[in-house]
Parts: sequence; structure tokens; C-alpha cells
Amino acid sequence: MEHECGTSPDKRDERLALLIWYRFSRIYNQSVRESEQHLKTWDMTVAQFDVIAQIGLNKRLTQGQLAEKLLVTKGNITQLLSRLEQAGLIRREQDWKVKHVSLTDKGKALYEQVVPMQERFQASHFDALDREEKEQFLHLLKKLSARTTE
Amino acid sequence: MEHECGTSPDKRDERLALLIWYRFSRIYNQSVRESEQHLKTWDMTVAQFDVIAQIGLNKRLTQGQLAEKLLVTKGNITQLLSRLEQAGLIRREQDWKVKHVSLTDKGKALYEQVVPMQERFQASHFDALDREEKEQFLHLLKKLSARTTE
DNA sequence: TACCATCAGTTTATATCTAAACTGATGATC
DNA sequence: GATCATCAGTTTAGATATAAACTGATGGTA
Repeated sequence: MEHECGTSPDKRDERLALLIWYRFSRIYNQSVRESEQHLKTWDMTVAQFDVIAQIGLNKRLTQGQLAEKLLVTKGNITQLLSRLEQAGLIRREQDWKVKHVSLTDKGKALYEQVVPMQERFQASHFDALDREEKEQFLHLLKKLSARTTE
Repeated sequence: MEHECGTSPDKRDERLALLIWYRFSRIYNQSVRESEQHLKTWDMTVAQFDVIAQIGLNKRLTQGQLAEKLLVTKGNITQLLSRLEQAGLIRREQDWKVKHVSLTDKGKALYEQVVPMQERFQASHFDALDREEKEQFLHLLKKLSARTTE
């Protein structure tokens, strides 16, 4: 929509942003794939881990709240919970007009074992950065999400 | 999780890295979802866009090369190409023992229309950063991928 | 009481994606 | 020439994800 005449710093800015985007998504996808591998040790997928981690953190929440926290649809939550329920890791209790979800003992045991491991693993992706760089990075990300959210 | 008193900068570093990870993935997922919406205008998904963009860029490549560039499996490429072929956007030519993929005229027209749009859109996610911050960000990402790749 | 909005969760259809098994062609080695 | 490994692409089964239609309960309002 914009033809700048004198070669535009806009164009250069866009080019820079594009490079960022491509690298950003490559890094993200690679990380997810590594996590997938890592979680196989416990026979879990990343999606399942996210659910377990979120329930463990909040102790007890409705399916709708869970969907909202994980930024996925209610339908997706239904499917994921069915599997986790079958595996005996979570429990659903109808409660008035909502269903509360919580971890079973088996689920809690898994939570306490896997979550610290996985968090250490995820954190390790940023080992290449020193403290100051990490703070810089987080700062930039915050600027981005401030913009994305609104 | 944190009883700070004198204690380990390691723990703090891990905590920082975790915050980065969560924000990183939230931003990424949000961006992808927005792209998904944006691409609906052209009846395309993100995966299909990536394929079209990559073929348009390279003019002609084998399915294996395509899989490698997009960091997905050969099986996935087979599935994606079947749809795009059916839609008349790409062409597959058996050539010795490989299949070369290229854009049809219809595919080329779409490519020329959608790619600039979409790139502008993806780039716009980083509008919140000024030039210097973009450069800083890219620099940090490069450090990360240098580590991740090897 | 009858009607109707809304709301939580489910279902269904469709698209991605992987891993692993499979197919068929190429080409090396005996 | 027969056998075998390799390699590109396909197929299949299973997990994830969405959107959109559906179900059933709650609760307001006429």
C-alpha cells in the first residue's frame, strides 16, 4: 500500500521484521519438537503436558477456564480431557452447571515429577544468553505482547 | 516456588528463562492464529501459504527439499501437495527418481498477490519495536538458533 | 406455566502434523 | 543377471487443533 520514493527505511524495516519472524518461528517450532521428544519419556505430548501443568498449578478449575488459560477452544479441551481421564490422570466433577477438573493422585505424582523436569528443559533453550541478554529479550517480548494483546 | 534468601542465581536464571519461554510461545501462537484469520481471505491455511511461498521463492524443487526447507516430514508434504494440486495451484513432475514441484499459472497469480500481503502482515507484528530494538531482537534470536542448530 | 436467551460442554467435519510401515525405482556388488 | 541396500515419495494410524452445530440446564420474563 506504500510506495515510498527515496527507497524508504520502511522497506528496510519490513525486511528486518520479516527476518525476525522467520527466525522466531523456526526457533519456536524446533523447541516444540524437542519438547515433544523429551516428553516421550513420560508417554506424554506437549498438549497433555500443558493441561496437566495448568491443572496442577490451579488445583481445580472449570473446563472453560482451562480453555481460556491455554488459549484453545472448549472442543479441544473436551478431547484432551477425555484422554487424560481415561489414563486416570484427571477427574471431572459436574458441579452446578460447570465441570470442575482436578488431578487424581496418579496425576499429581506425574505433575510433581514431570513439571520441574520440563521447565528445566524449556528454560535450557535460552542458556545461550547471559543474564543481561535474557532480561533484554524478555523486555522486548513484553513490548511485543503489549501491542499484540490490545 | 521461590524462597529467595541468599540463594542461587541459577534458580533466578531459570525462572527468567521460563518467563521468556511462556511469553515467547504465547506470542507465537497468537501470531499464527492471526495469520490464519488473515489468510482466510484467500481461502488458505498457514501451512498452505508456507508451501506456496517456498515454491514461489525457489521456482522448482523436489518434495524432499521442500520438506527440509519447511522443517516438516515428507508425509506431511505429500498430503499438503495433494490438496494444492487438486486446487490447481501446483504441479508435480516425475523426473528421474524425484518429483519436481512448481507453481501453475493460477498458483503464480496467487503467489504474487498473497505473499507480499502476508509478509507485510507478519512483519507488522514487530511494529512495536523501533529499528534498534529490531536489530537487538534479531541478534538475540541468532544467538539462540546458533545454539539450537548444533 | 410457557417461551426464550444464554451458557458449559460435546460432537462432528476438516486440516495439520508425526512416526512408522510400505512401494517402487536405482544402482552396487557378487 | 540375481540380490540387496538405499532413497523419494506414499500411506496409515493417531494426536492436535479449529469452527460450527448441537445438547441440556439455568433462569428470566411474559
